[in-house]
Amino acid sequence: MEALKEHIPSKREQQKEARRNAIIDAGFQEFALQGFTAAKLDDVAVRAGVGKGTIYLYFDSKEALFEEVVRKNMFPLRDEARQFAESFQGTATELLTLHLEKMYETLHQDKMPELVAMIMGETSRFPSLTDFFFKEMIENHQSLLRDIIQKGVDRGEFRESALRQFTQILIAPAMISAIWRLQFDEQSPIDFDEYARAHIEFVLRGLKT
Amino acid sequence: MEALKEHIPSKREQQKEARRNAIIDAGFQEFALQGFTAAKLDDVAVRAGVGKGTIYLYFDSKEALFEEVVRKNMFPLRDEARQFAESFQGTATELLTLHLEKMYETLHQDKMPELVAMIMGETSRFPSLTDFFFKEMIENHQSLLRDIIQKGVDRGEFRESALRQFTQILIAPAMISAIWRLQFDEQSPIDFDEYARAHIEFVLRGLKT
Amino acid sequence: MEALKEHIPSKREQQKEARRNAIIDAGFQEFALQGFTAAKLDDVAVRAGVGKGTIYLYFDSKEALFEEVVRKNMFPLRDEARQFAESFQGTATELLTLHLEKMYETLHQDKMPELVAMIMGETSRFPSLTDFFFKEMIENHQSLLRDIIQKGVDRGEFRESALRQFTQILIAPAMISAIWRLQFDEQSPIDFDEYARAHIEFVLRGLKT
Amino acid sequence: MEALKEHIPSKREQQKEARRNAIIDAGFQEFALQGFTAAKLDDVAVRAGVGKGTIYLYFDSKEALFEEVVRKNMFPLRDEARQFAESFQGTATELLTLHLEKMYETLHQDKMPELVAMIMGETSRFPSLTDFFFKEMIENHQSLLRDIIQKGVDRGEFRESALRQFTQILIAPAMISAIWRLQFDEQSPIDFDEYARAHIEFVLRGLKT
DNA sequence: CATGAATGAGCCTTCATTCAT
DNA sequence: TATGAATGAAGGCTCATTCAT
Repeated sequence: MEALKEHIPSKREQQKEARRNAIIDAGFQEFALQGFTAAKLDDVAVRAGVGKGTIYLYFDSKEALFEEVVRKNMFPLRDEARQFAESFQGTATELLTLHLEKMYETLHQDKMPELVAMIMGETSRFPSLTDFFFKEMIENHQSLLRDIIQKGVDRGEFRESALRQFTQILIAPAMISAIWRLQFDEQSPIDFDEYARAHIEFVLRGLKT
Repeated sequence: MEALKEHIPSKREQQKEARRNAIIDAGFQEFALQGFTAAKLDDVAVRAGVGKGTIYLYFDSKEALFEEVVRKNMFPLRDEARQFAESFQGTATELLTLHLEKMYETLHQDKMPELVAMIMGETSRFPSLTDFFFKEMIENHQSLLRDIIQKGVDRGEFRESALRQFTQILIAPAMISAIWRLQFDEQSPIDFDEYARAHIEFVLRGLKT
Repeated sequence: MEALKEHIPSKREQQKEARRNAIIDAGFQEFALQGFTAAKLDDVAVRAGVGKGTIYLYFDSKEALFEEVVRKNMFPLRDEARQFAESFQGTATELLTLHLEKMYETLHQDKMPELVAMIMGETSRFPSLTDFFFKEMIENHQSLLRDIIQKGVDRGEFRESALRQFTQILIAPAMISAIWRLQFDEQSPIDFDEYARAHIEFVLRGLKT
Repeated sequence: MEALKEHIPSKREQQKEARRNAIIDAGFQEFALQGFTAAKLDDVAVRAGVGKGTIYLYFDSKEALFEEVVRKNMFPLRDEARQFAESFQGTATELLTLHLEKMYETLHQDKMPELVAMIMGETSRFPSLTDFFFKEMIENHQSLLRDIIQKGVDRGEFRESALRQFTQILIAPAMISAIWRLQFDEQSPIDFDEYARAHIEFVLRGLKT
């Protein structure tokens, strides 16, 4: 039934989609490197290998592109989280450990620290982005963490604590590690694996009964 | 004796200092609200109640003003920390608790969340600021925290742990709380006092023997 | 064969070239009228019939435009000289006479006096222009004059003299006549044809055996 | 009789005069170096060792200062000429020779080439200066030269020629030599003494019977 | 659809001029 | 009288956006 509606993309449409993605990727790089205001659409166009006017065939404005860039690049952060939530069968401790490990992995990929900095620094000036970000990312993620904690409490692994309410506390060190990599890695390089281990151990100690 | 060298500021000089501060304050507001690139010196001038050209009597450029703004406003964060470090006589636990409480207090004052976001978002594009920030803020603060932890370990309050190395982990939730207030407080207001208490308890649990 | 590589300018490219020339011409007028520093790109844009930003599609800066303006407008001065150098078959006297006559004609065309004043007044602050000017104009012209004089000496028309070394002496009155037209023609108009005749006769008398 | 009107300057007035001169001298340097528009009154003030506002106690505007600068510095050029005109007793040939030699000496002093370039390049935008320049300098100088030539003709030293009418032709090479020193001396240094000798010989040959 | 030339509003910065001290 | 802090108009330059090709 649904197959009827299924849309087989023509070559033209594949092209369009590819181009759109190229622009978003180029935008990501430029926004991450320069920040929203300082980034130039000229540079985005060059990086994407398209004409400057072409960007406007796909996005209404620089702001619209920015929003798309943030949206698109957030998803890895969100999606990796989901995988464990539903399928994983081990203990809550194992689940939380794996989750945080994956979070570090994602947060330190490629231009992710820049993205995080960008979100922290500029998103507050884009209300619709803040909205989107909150609903799509924060809420999902918070409820995921709460579920894990609840599972741990139910299984007797974790104790009851206010941390279930303030899940920010649990993941903040991971966010900050990305910022650190971006800003201070040259001056004071950190072994982020050890950092992650210390953080996870810290979290577990805080939650365990 | 020293009184001879003492500099009694004339009215003119007091005026100049006052004006300089007015510009820095106005710059703080504008940079916090708009971000570095988007902030307009015109607006800074209006807010400071001076002519546009006057800014250039006190600062070489927009960037120079930005650096001064960040420098100046960082100091409360740094200085409040120092107070406890040297004088306090209680246990390490009490000391750490007080220190974190003060940190929350400072981080949530007035436009502090905006400053934090600004620093996280834009500083990486101002190498000299990053330098300054690292040396003046991060290093000081890290060594302060390490001293407190060491004291706790020495007194048998805290256990040995990798957290002494990665003090970022301990304070990250406080930084993130400022970001949260800035970005999501409308959508999902938090009781930051409870948040702080949960965080501090979490920290102590992570450190305690 | 070469036809294959031949570049047939599209309409677009013709347009661009035309616009570029329009800007250079407008710049010439404005620089000639106001001098480099006092000339406004706004006015250049209006005069050229383009938007202000358009100038920057063709030139990197006001200085770059200035250099192009000077370069471009020098060529008549240089090129008219070349014509006689190679082809002319008459006596050295005739050649020199024609050369100087042509020089007067060129120097008093349209905005040439302004150009001369501009070059004398402002070029010394543009080292790259001075370089260019010297190599392209002065050296060429000096060697041309020296060739003519040598020819005259060889043919027994002219005597040996230090003037072959200091060709500036021979043409200085022509340069000054342009300056005069620009500055004093209102107060004390000169018959520049007679002036030119007097100058040429003077030159020949100075060179002749 | 005139002594009655004689004004004995008080110390105050001497101070004022000295200050005024300091400003004019500083202005000369700056205008010569930068040109009228590019010169900054700030720099003039610093060079003169006075406050910026002080300039306005002595001159109405930047333009007024410029005019004074040009006026004042022209006088050496004018006055040296006068000396010979009236007193000298030798032949017209000697007189003209001495006059031209003195002219070279003056034109190559200190910042004179810059002054000449300034006059040629910028004066045309200052009508009142052009007026003054013409009346004070050109007319005087022309009549002086004409007198010398007339004297030479009367004495049988010189022939009748159109050069008496176009005295510019006679002195142009000296003006151009100043311009050359300013602009091309680095690239192609000239022995200006030889140049002057060649010029003078050339002039005499052009005038002699 | 795609391009990139053209635009002009907007911003940082300079500097002649003013004026309170 | 002298100062230099303050001003704001003005100009060089940028860049998001438009539009003819």
